[in-house]
This record gives sequence, structure tokens and C-alpha cells, in this order.
Amino acid sequence: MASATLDDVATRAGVSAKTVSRVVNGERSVRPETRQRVLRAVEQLDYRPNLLARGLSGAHAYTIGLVYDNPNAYYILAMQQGALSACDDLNFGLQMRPCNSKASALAEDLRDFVHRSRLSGLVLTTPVSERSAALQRLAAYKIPFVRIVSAARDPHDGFPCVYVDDRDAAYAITIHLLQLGHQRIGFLRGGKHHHASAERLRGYKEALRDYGVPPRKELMIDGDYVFDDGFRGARRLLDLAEPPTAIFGCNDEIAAGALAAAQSTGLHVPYDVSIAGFEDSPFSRHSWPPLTTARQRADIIVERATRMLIACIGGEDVENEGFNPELVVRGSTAPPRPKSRQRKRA
Amino acid sequence: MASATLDDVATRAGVSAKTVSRVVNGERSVRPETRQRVLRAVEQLDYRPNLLARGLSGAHAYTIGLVYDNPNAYYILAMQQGALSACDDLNFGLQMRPCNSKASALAEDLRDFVHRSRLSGLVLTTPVSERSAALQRLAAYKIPFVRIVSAARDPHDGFPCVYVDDRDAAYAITIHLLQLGHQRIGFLRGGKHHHASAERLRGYKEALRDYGVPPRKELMIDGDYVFDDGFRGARRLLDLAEPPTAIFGCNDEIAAGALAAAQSTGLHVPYDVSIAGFEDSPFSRHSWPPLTTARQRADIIVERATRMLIACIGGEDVENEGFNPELVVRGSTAPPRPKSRQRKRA
DNA sequence: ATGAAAGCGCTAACAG
DNA sequence: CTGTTAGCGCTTTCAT
Repeated sequence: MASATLDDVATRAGVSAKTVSRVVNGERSVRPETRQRVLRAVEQLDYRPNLLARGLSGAHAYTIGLVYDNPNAYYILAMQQGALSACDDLNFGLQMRPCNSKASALAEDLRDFVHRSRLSGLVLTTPVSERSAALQRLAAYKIPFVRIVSAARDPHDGFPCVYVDDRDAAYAITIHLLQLGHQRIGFLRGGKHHHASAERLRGYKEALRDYGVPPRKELMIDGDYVFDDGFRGARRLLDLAEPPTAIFGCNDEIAAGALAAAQSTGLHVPYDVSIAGFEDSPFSRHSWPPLTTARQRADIIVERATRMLIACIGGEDVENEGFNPELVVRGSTAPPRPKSRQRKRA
Repeated sequence: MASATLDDVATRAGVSAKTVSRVVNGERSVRPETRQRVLRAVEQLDYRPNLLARGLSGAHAYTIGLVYDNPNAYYILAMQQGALSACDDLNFGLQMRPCNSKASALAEDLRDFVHRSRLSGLVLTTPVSERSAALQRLAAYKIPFVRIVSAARDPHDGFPCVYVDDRDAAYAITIHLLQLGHQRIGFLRGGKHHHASAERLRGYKEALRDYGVPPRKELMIDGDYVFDDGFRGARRLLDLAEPPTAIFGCNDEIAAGALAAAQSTGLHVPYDVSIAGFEDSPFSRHSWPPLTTARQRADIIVERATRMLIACIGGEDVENEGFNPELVVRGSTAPPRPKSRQRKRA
């Protein structure tokens, strides 16, 4: 019924409870021989530490918090799954924590959250991870955290992180569009307080530059990471005297909005206009045509971050790690129409 | 920092810790006057019981499990949010538990899960909640649970539940289509092991009957609750010698697939064919045109179920409760085309 | 109706 | 390197 306890293992291995505790928690100071004996007993008894007891007596609850400020259900769930798989594996608990990344007392809110539940540490996802003032405060409160950030390479700023190269992926998508022959490529920006938005814009601009295509102000439209802004932005783009032949939405939800806008105008995607997204969410697969996008494994990224965090908590040194989203070409992108009519008919 | 403890409250209120414990856990045997005093102290000290300590010493961990077998991220998250809001409110923890509802050892898997984490009880969502053999076993193991089921009215079968009238909502959608003038309405079924699929089919058939429209075998297509089956099913429907003028997908994902199929065939929705879904998920809002659907508040439904469960655990008597999804008419449904050409052109 | 004592399973702070 | 002694904050006995 109730699984074996520390004492059971201790008895079985002929050592004290404390020694078992040490082994289980990976402390160095145990003779290899003793460690083996304990490990064997753990195995035989299928011992799993009781999180509640551990949390109650220890300095922290062996539970981490996953902090997010994101409206996208699919994304949240993917992150949660990644975090869970690491937590399950390492015998940690997980608490989900939505928050307002723009709150001025962000660091204090999080500190209270950590203290109330005696959390061991936090995984900070974007855009929370980008509020640097809050990070400083959190560090001052001595709260362990690992960030997930959008950056081309290791920031080496003293805070552990997993960095995702959004710029590179956006570059790849734009190059794909350029290679198809598009010259006028619209860009629908994501929320300004996401660093990823700037990185993606940078990738877009650099690709344009590398292909000798001058960037045009009127083709870059502000918005947030939501369907409606994609819809509205694309509408504006398509209403231009000289509309773009391709539109790159800063994420799939924006791109889905752009797709809907094109269709609502009577345009055919990809024949009249190509559309690309970013993220590889269900939206990108469940539209018609399916969207060309950049695959970003939020689950794997967060799992890595979670493992790093738990390693940090255990006092280990960790190295930052990078991820690259990869281009996924699907039906929503194709060469532009010859020269003739590519205007709407509605 | 760390919040007030039971002893703090006890001292403040001038009673013993045990008395505070009684009040906090809503036991009867406390004089109203004493109870008031304790409650005031709780308020003043902003006392919140420590879940870990509670779980460690008590017979159960003051944590419930939310059990699901569903591929739909949006749906899962909505349920989780509902459960969380009830749990936070009532000082319970929450564990998410995906499972295979078709496993023969389902009840035993869940029992082990409950025992390992010393869970207080389970909220069973569909289709797990419909494996009646497993329910019997769970009850035999004395594991408290509350089910969410698809039924027109209270089943009164001795197990507490929240029931959702899928039949009624499907009826409403079909009537909507019939009133628009559709006579040939395709129906894309959801997975057979979901009772809701049968209920929705029933609603569809009853609406047809009430409008004197004979049901046609070739218009009802089997499938699962996934985009691809919606796509394939709709393709078959549209390839019929006499294709339907409207298609009702058993959920939004199926409907999104049907929408994609129609569009991939060059048809215009809703002018060439109307499409309706079920669930009011983001898919239904983020397509073009947006889908007519039935709004089903999974968050609220699960929150209710969670509150019922916690009440049960506390020894209270609970009454079953029903929910009705409501029709949401959007752009994907319109009257059928006159008599002329309503075939595809691709 | 209330309280005192014991202990849930683990880790912290010390010994040795 | 290993063991001992105390608790963590709560609920369970069992008294009163």
C-alpha cells in the first residue's frame, strides 16, 4: 500500500536513516560501497521518497514553480508537460503559476509565492524571464531560477538560462520566402514586451538585407500574439496599394488570423498570397492550407530548463544550453503569382 | 515570511491547536463562540494551513487528482483551470493525471496512483468516467470520486456526478441548420468510446425526426475527435453523388478538419456548404469563417465537480448538478444555395 | 466540547 | 564518512 519508508531502506541496508537520505539526495560524502548497498535496498523495496515529509522537514518543498504569462493554451500545456516529465523523473513536485509580467511588484509577487509554498525554485518563461529588474530582485531574495530567453547565443550574464534562437529561425523562414521569389514580404509583429518579437523581426530584416531587398516600414505591422491582431494586420497589409505577396506572422495564432483575413477577402492561399507562422502549434496544422512555420519544442525546452533548475538547487554547476527552432515547410507558402493580377476580387 | 502556523492561531485565540484544527476542518464539535474566536484569529493572522504537514499526518494528502484521456490541449487546460480555482479556494492540491481509458486495469492504475500520492479523491472526466466496470472497482476500493458525464438528466445511480446535456445542444445545432433550410446534413461522429458521441448523434437524429427529415446512413460518418478524421470524413461526404449542404462535426477539431476539406476542394463556406462544430474551442473562433458551435464551459463544469468532490471528502452530502451547452451561431452556417449548382469546381 | 501527547517521513544540526 | 537527536506543522489517538 503505502510505499517503503526511509527507515525500511535503512534497516534493509544495515545503515542509518540519515545515510539513506544522503544517498537518495546525491550527497558526496558516502563511501561508494555503502552507497551501492543502499541503492540496492532502494531498488528492492521500490522506495520513493515522500514529497510531503521531505518538504515539511527540509529547507524547501522539493517543488518548483513554472511561471508564465501567456494566453496560449497549447503552449502552456506543452511547457507543463516538459516540466512534469523532468519533475516526475527527479522526484520533484510542480506548481503552475500564471502571472502578470507587467506588474511592478512582479518580483515580490513571485517571492511571496515561493515562500508560501516553500518552493525550491522557479522556471521563468518568456516574457517574465525578460524583466531584468525583477530578475535582479529575485536573485537578491536568493530565489533560485532558470530562465528561458530568446537569444542567438549564451548571454553569459551570470543567470542560468536556456536560450532559443528566434532570430535564426525567423531568418530561415524569410529566406524560404525570398527563395520562393517573394520580394514584398509583410511582417506581423508580436507583443513588444516579448524579446522574441524583436529577435524575429531582426531575423526578418537580416534575411531581407542579405537578399538585397530593402525593408519597408509599411510592411511591418505592430500587434500582439493574438488571432485578431493577425487578422487586422493582414487586412491592412492586403489593403495596401501595393500589397505584399507573402506575410510572415510572428506566431501561428497571428498567422492563422492572417490566413483568415486573406480568405475573408476572397484571396487564395498560397496562390494569391503566402503565409508563414512560427511555433508549430495545432493552429498551423489544423488550418487550410496548413501553415509553414518554425518548429519550437516548448516541451523539450522547458524540460531542459527544469532539469537545470533542479541541478542548481542541488548545488551543481550547470551550463547554459541553446535550442534552434527548425523550419517546417507546408502548404501555405508558394512562389508568388507571375506578374499579372494578384489583387483580391471581393 | 513563512505564514502563521496552527499554534500561532491557537495562542492568539487562547485555545489549543487541536481546536483550531477542528474549526479549520469544519468539524461540528466546537462551540459557536469558540469557533468565532478562532475564525477571527485565522483572519487576523492570514493563516493558511500547510498542505505538506496536513498531508503528512492526515489520512490523505488534501490533494485531488484530475483524470483525463483526451488529446485536446485546450480542453485539458480549461479543465485544469477550473479544478485549480476550486482547489486554491478550498486549500487542496491538484494533480493532473492523463491515462488510457481503454486499459483493462484502469481501476487498478488509478488506485495505485491514489495510494502512492495518498490522494483524497478523483475527478473523472469523459471518457474515463464512462467505464462503469472501473467505477465499480474504484468504489469498492473506497476511493472517492466525482464523474463528469454526458446525460440529459441526473442518472441517480448512486455515484455523484455533474452531467452535461450533449443531446440537447446537438439538437439545437441541428435545428439551427434545419431552420436555415438544410435538408441534407452530414454528421461526423466522434470516438465511439465517448458517450457524448452517441448523445450528440441522438440529438441530431431527433432534430431530423422532429423536422420530418429522414436520417440517411451515408450522411453519418464514423471517426475520432481529431482534425484528420474531420478532414477525411468531410471529403467523403462532399464526394457523394448528392453531397450534404451542411456538415455537423462532433467537436470543433472535427469541424475544423471539415472546413479544411471543404476549402481544399474549392468550396466556399458557408455559401457552398455550412459547417458547425461543438465545444467553442479556439479552433472555432480562429478559423475563417468562424464556426457555429455549442459553448461548453469545461472550466466551470470541472470546477463544480471539484467542489463536489471536496465536499464529499469532507463527509458532506452533495447533489448532482446539470449543465447545458449553449448554441453559438457564427459565420460558418448560412442558408443553402438556391437549387442550382452547389457542387465543387476544383 | 476541549486538550495533551504521539507521531506521520523526512532533513538539519550536530556529534563522533 | 556515518549516526544521533530534534524537530517541520499538522492530525490522530485518547483523555478530560
